[in-house]
Amino acid sequence: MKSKQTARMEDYLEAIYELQKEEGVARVSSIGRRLQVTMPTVNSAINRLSEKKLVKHDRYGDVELTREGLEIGREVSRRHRVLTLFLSRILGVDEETSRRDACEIEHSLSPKTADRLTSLVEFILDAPRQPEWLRNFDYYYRHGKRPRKCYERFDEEEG
Amino acid sequence: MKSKQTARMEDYLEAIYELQKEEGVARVSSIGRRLQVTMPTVNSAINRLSEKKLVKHDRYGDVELTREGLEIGREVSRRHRVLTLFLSRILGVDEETSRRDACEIEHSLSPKTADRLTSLVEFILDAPRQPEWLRNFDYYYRHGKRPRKCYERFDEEEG
DNA sequence: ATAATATGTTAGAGCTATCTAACATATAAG
DNA sequence: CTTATATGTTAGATAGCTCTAACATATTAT
Repeated sequence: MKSKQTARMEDYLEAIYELQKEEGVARVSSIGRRLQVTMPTVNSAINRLSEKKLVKHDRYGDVELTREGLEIGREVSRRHRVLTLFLSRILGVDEETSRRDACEIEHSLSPKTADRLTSLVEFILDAPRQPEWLRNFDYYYRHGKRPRKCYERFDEEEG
Repeated sequence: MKSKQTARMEDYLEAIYELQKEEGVARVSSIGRRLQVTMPTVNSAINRLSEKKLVKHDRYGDVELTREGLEIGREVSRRHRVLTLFLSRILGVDEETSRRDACEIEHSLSPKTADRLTSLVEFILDAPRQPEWLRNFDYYYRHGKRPRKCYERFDEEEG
């Protein structure tokens, strides 16, 4: 299934998914806190999600994910994690920025792109040694030019 | 200035900016065609942008960017280009996907991230030789494991 | 010059997502 | 057990972005 949701609905599903993992249950209040919206806003979101059978919610009770809602929430959460890693560890942006940007971008990644990005992040971060080019990129970003050895080894490698 | 707009308003500014460059002028019809919306929709967008002094538009006339509108449109267009390059040339996703994803993601990139990404794309694509790791990543993506030489050279480089 | 076509505008509707104010229920503290 | 506080819900408003239908103006072709 995993029918397409609006970016915002994905945010709610992700928040609920993560709250369930972290705190056991997701409540209207905790969802609101996490997403920085008021409780009535959460309520109307929950109602829309209920209609689509993505969550279950009884008056004054916990918010629970259906099978389909859980799949979406987990997926979004996964994309989020990969993106954060990419932004902070590879691109090298600061914590705060990568956290904020990841929240936004996660909704725009097609499955294909998410898949490739996951692979890239694994490839780089699980490498048996820290890749040299990553250090070189950092140098390039800071100095606006490549370190000398990028040129030195030209012939050796490409010849 | 470059005050913050909604993602959708950014789309309109970008479209107008690019139409001006490509076709000399931006018309309600050409904007609609590019963004795949009807003319009344373009109209209401233009009105909102006018109120914010980002475009100028007389009845039945061309749509023009103000100084501030132009700055935003150019910026978004730039982010778009860099993203497309990153997705297609580095991540290696197909044309169609990178075009579509770039359209979405461009609105979510903070200036900091866009800046870093631009630098990364330059660093990689303008390199004096095609970086070996990029070929290795492609191998990794297709085969699920690193090519042998990633390990072979372990001691040489890191020791 | 007039008719046909393309382009542009207005009016009105619908949905998402948000808010505040007012009210209702649960939970904790005394 | 009653009161105070925290949590949750309903109602009603606003704003963005989109549409269709109806109407208006420009442009093109005959």
